[in-house]
Amino acid sequence: MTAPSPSVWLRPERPARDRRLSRRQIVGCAVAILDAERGKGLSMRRIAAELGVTAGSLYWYVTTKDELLELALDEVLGEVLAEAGTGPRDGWREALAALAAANRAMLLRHPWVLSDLAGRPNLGPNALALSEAGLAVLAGAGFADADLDAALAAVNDHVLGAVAAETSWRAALERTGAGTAEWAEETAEYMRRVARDHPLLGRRMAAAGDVDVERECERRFAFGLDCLLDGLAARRPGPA
Amino acid sequence: MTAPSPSVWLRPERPARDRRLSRRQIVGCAVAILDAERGKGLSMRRIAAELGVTAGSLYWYVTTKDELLELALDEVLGEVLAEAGTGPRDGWREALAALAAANRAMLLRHPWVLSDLAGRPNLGPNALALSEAGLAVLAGAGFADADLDAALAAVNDHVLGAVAAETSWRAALERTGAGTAEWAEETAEYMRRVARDHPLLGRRMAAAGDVDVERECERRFAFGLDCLLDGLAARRPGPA
DNA sequence: CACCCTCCTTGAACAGCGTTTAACATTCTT
DNA sequence: AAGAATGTTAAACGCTGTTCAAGGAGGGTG
Repeated sequence: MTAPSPSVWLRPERPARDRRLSRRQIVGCAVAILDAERGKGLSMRRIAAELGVTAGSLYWYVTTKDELLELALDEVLGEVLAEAGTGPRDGWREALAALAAANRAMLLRHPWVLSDLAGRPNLGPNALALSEAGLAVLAGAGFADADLDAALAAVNDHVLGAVAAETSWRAALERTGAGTAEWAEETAEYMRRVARDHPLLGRRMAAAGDVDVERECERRFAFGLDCLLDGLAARRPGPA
Repeated sequence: MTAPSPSVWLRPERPARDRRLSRRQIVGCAVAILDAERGKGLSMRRIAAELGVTAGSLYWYVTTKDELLELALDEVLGEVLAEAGTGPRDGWREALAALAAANRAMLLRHPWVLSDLAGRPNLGPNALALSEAGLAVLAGAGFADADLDAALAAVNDHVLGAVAAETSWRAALERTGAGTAEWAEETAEYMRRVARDHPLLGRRMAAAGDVDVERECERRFAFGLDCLLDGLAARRPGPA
């Protein structure tokens, strides 16, 4: 009679017998709900209902909702490597950029991961494989051993932050889009005040109507990534 | 009889009369609780109890808990500019680095902001002032107008991502630290399997005991920031 | 065959959550 | 003094994560 391990990854699913459910099924359902409702509205009862089962039944497969979220997080992290492909690339820059792009695409598909990633351990197998792949690229490029983590972290950070900014922008857009006519006037005045006190922001807001959010976000993402990769390239021990 | 505005920032606090509470007081209490409990455990009833009042009473000052979180977010964002100082710096690099450092310090003081920042509009006065300050630094440095947002976003993204990685690391450390002896063996075996399948990660884990998390996180933060600033500098229209 | 034992599900319950509402007191306005 | 507006309360609604006694269903052993 051993106590259950504090981490999901140490406690594999027991051999089945007569069950109607499985971890994979539950996690898949959770991911689907999180995707559909944009992170809100996930409840054990909801998952159970979707699977034709009672809420308490889920606790046979998963000890806690937090643990289920941990599983869901690693599940979608698995999509990144699958999309980026593990085959060799032309160079370390392209390989790193491909990883970053796949990571960004995954985050945009599953925006709830952003709030989930902060403060959660994130030690699942897919997360580890992803780190290993990034480290391998950098190590193969000849970077100093002490810089490997920092360099990979910098790229990942940029991806994370860029997507966070993008979802935040989109959320703001949706909110301003769904207002009554009466409220539009209040907004306009607030904007005018902002533009008066913050000239640079004001100039941007004035031109904001014309930009395609998707293209602009992609541009910013590429811009930051290029800056970062340039900086990294300058720190790479040259073959000279 | 006008409907309440959909955004907090358009609905200033009404003139007081005989109230026991204030928005400032409520927001301050919320921030204190969030800081103390690391983001979990904030409830309207808890705030109310802390202020010697009933939960329903808070809804006189704030229409929803989400709105309260929005106020709390902008409140702590205000700390960044206060810490960075608005005075002129030696150069754009130093000024930008100072902003980034102040931002990072704030996020480490209030880690709950990370999960809060994703998917929330974030259009409060302090957020706007912070953006304006960053844009002003870059504009003053002579960057192309179209690159201003992207450059500022890249720096902010790095700060956000770096702190997210740091808190995630710390959370993982705390979890592994708080296990029974029996579970330590399971962990060790999991680690061994990981090290076998992921050589680069394995090397790192082997040396992980010696590193000072705080110093290492600072190093990585500075490393990524330097890379980024180098890349930005290369893109700055030179005075030549 | 019958038995037990383990696996898995149920249904009810608990405490807590965000939010609403009718009632009530207090204070300002007329 | 009358009435309107401002704050507060207590109770309630429907929701949440989680626990637990109870029971049904299959496998292994007699």
